[in-house]
Amino acid sequence: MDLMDIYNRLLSHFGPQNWWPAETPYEVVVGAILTQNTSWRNVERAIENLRRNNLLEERRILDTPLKRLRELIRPAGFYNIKSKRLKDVTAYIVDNYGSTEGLKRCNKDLYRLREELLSIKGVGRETADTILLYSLERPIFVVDNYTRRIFSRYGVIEGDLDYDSIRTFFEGSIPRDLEIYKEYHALIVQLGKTFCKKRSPRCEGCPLFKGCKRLISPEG
DNA sequence: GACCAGGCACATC
DNA sequence: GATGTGCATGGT
Repeated sequence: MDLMDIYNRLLSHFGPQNWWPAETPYEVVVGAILTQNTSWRNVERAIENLRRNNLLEERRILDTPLKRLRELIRPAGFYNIKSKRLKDVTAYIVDNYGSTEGLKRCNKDLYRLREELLSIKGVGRETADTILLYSLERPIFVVDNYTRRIFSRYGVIEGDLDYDSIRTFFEGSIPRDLEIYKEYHALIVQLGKTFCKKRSPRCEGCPLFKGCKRLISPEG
């Protein structure tokens, strides 16, 4: 049982997730900021407010007063910092690439782009990688709390590994393939939301891992 | 009422 | 480098 076996199990159980749920590359960026430590349900409300006001476009966000933006994204929580983060990341994209499409088209190295994104305040590793993978379509594996929780509970990884160690572990264990990277992370989130809540000690009820204490033995 | 959700920056040691 | 805290809404 390796990481691809687990992927295949998840895929056959849940089916393709077709992430990220967004209509444009910029909408992915917006969602990536708004969903920081926030349920997607609440992010949807905030994005719907922006959509209704025709604001899901870089320059329109920049033209919107901070105060107004704050009211619109309120359902997503942390609205004071998130409204500023949204403006900051949008300003960076517009100033340097004109638009998210422009950023997507640029031919810079993946890790160079990653460093640029990480230099923006409010963009940490997961947010940067989410943007790289789902908005810019660059092959990088996204790690989140579900990934750490699920795979450490089942003994696949040590619980105290840092973000990039987990990321490179996955990247070294599965094919370097954009669609697999996209789908795998989405499936992990789906599994986490369904069966691996914070408090359930063993992903109780999880049909895939039933009876498994350890998915991958320490020897490999 | 407590706990949680598709994190991050910053302070402190 | 590890650990702790503030940020805030809406669902269970």
